[in-house]
This record gives sequence, C-alpha cells and structure tokens, in this order.
Amino acid sequence: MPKYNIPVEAALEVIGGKWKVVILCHLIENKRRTSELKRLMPGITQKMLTQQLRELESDGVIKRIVYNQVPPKVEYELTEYGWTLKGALDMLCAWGEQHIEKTYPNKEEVLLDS
Amino acid sequence: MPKYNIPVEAALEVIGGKWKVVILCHLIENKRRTSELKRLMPGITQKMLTQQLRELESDGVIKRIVYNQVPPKVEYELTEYGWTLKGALDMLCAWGEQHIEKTYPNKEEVLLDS
DNA sequence: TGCTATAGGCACCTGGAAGTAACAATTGTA
DNA sequence: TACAATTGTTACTTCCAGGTGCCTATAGCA
Repeated sequence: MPKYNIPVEAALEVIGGKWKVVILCHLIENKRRTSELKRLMPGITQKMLTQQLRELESDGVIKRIVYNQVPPKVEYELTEYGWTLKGALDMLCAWGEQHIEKTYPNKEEVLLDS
Repeated sequence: MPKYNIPVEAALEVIGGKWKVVILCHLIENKRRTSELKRLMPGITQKMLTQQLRELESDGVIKRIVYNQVPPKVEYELTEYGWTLKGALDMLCAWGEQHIEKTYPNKEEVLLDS
C-alpha cells in the first residue's frame, strides 16, 4: 500500500520516469506497433520499451493487442482509462512546444524529427 | 544545445524528476518558505530541496525572494512564466486524486496528510 | 543454409540521481 | 556560554533506473 503526501504523487507513480509520458503522447496520436514506437523514440532500448509498456499496461492506461502471425505483430493503444490522461498530456505537450519556442527561437536546431 | 525527438521532452526537462512537480504544486497553492516546503514534503532532504529549487529558478519558473533578517527568511513563488504551467499541473493533480479514488476506494489509507 | 523481420526474455553492469552527515553564518535568548 | 532557529554548502556514499549484450521463436526467401 503506497503512501502519498499529496495526490499528484499518485499520478507521478503512473506516468513518472524518463519514457512513459513520451510513450503516452505517441499513443494519443495513434495506436502503435512496438517497432513504430522504437522508431519514434530512437533513444529507447528494447528492454526499456518493453518494461515501460508492461508497467503502463498493469496500471491500466494502455492495452496490448497481439496478432497471431509470424513475424509477430503487437499493437499498443490507450485504454478508456488511459484517455483520461489526455488533458494533462496535451497541456504538457503544448507547454513543451512553446517552451522550446521561447528558449530556442529557431527551434529547428533542437527538434530532431519534425 | 539539447535535442528533442518530441516537444514534450522539453517539458520533462523542466519538471521531470522525483520532486519538481510536487514543489510546483505546493507553490501553485501559495508562496512558501523553505521550511514550509520541507514540512510539506517530509521525504525530501535539505540538499535535494535546495537543488531542485535552484534548477527551477534557473529555468525561470520560480523566483527566490530573500528577506534580509536573522535568522534568514527565504520565500519561493511561481514566476509569471511558471504560472503557464498551472494548467498542466492542475490536470495532473486532479488525475492523481481521481486515480487514488479509483484505485483505493477508501483513500484515507493512502493519503498521509489531508 | 543462412539471412531477414518481429517481439521479447534474461543476466549483468554502470552512471548519475538521490541520500547522509557534517559544517557555516548570524542573532537572540535562556 | 551554550543553544535555537533558518537556509544553505560540501564531501562522501548508496542505490536503482536505465543500458548492454546475448539469447529465443517462427516463417519466408534468396
């Protein structure tokens, strides 16, 4: 049984860490295959991706869909509960965008894909 | 010069880590003295508190107000720029609250202060 | 026969985030 | 004289999130 001093800690327990917010932002745009996520997040390793996806799944915010075919195909998408995070995630993304613009006026220099 | 694959990473660079979101949530409610923050966050150490406050300050989201008196008095409050985070932080806090209610129906068991 | 693509498991290791503990500085006060 | 209160610094240490590398299974194809 966890103990929180302030409710927001419960949110951080679910979406905290280096990768989960990024994963969820990608899943807001679209459901994604494992290999897609890896491509979208060049810095993540297979192990971390799997691990973070497992944790998000066991927290009930994403769902894993396995297609029985070879080579394997697995898709991840937000659950209904996961969609309740959309508001917070969207605002975080928007803030990140304008923070880049404010901090680096020519943002091409810091945005890798785009 | 940092490199981001997705804009939200810029937000995580500012409010990521174990403590910053919690600190900011407390500063949304009120400006706070150092000792108040320590009391509100029983788990944090003096060193981590100072360190996180310094980083938030150099990112321009909080401001440090020193009163020339002994013993020292220092207050921290959000800057105008820091207030642009309010939307995202509020939604995160709200999500945390309802996540606790959903996960632990009698939330008294997991909420320490309140 | 060997290579590809896909998703993932597992053992081990490391870097840096976070924690610990001691110290400084100043003034009032018991 | 010694301690309290407040904020902060510094050196040292610990620990685990995250990284590395190697392994599995399966079917198709050159």
